[in-house]
Amino acid sequence: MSILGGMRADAARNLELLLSTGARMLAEDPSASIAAIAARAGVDRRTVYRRFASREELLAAVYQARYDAVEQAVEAARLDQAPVAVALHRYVEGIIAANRTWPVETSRLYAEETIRERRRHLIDQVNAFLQRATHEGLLRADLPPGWVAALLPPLMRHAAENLPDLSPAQAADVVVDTLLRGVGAPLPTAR
Amino acid sequence: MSILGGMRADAARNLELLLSTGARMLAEDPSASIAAIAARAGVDRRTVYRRFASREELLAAVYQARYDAVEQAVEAARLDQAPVAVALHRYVEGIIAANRTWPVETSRLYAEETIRERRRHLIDQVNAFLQRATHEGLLRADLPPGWVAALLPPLMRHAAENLPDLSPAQAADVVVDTLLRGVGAPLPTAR
DNA sequence: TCTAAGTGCTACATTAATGTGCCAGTTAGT
DNA sequence: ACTAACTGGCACATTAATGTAGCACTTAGA
Repeated sequence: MSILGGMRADAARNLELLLSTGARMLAEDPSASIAAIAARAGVDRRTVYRRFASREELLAAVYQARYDAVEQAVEAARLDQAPVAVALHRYVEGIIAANRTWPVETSRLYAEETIRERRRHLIDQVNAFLQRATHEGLLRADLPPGWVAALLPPLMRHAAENLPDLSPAQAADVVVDTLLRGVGAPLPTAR
Repeated sequence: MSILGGMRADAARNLELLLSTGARMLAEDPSASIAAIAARAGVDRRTVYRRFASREELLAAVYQARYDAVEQAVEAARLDQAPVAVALHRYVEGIIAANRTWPVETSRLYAEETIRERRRHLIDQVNAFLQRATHEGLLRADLPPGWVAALLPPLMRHAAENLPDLSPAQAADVVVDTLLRGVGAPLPTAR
């Protein structure tokens, strides 16, 4: 929104298309050329350079867009207020949706200081939530510190990519269930 | 082994160093240049080209090396014979160790037909094992088909990368425990 | 309808990586 | 100690991507 300042409507459309196309292509090949991205988006290579001063800037914009979606999902989950079970599910659902719209790998280009700062903030929020969930008895307390926090992103990412037939909400069902109960059958000898 | 035919000892050392260095660097940046890899391995760029006809061939060799390690781990786990709980743990431990030695991303370059064939075979073995584990009551039977099989690789990969202080065996403890029991606390109202 | 904003296209300079050839020097293994 | 194998370093051609410039054309929006 804020990026599309006093921009003409068609230009804004092109820009959005460029970002989403870029995200998709960069996700499956981080070294995708600007020419290839532009071609797939149906725009001229030159148009990209009119919008972004360099390749780096395009990447940064894609990452910004992804973080916008992620932050929105976190906000919508109300991690600090909603009941832990509800918040967890909503969080997972939101991140899965965000991962599908912006599948770009986060592992690259943490060099961007703005991104690192936003990331730090998000991590703090999630950690605080997980702590609360542990205190309220939703999560086990005997696991290596940070294990659940570290486990969540790849799990959600995996569900986003590999359960294409399920809606974000359904995929979140599977993820949360798997996460909390595991995939092991209850022991026959258990009380 | 078979690759190092009638090769001089120092050449074989260089080759191994080149492969492991290449795997590490390509894992964190798939577009790492041959010059960079060679430099990090302490060899001249020209030496790489004497061993491999092209960049593709170097990549292929790295992938082959990874699959060697993975296949060895699967074999050692004896997925078709050992008790399911034991086999699972040994499998996870072996794959974690392999992931650490050869952290290279498998998602790229499945174009190699030889790799795809080996991959197919491995997948079949693991699927058969998981089916057996389900039949023998180790795993829940009410999950989406293929979900556990799809869940395992990212889990193991994640543990290999993000639990550096734990030995492969310890990391396997955490992974198997998490996988089977989940991270949720038992319900207070549970029987 | 009129203008400014935006696009497509061609051309060009620059950089970086790939892959090859050659030669002098060094080292492994007999 | 001797030879074949191997290496390092330089130079070179080739390819591909980045980033810039200018011009003619189209379209959104007042």
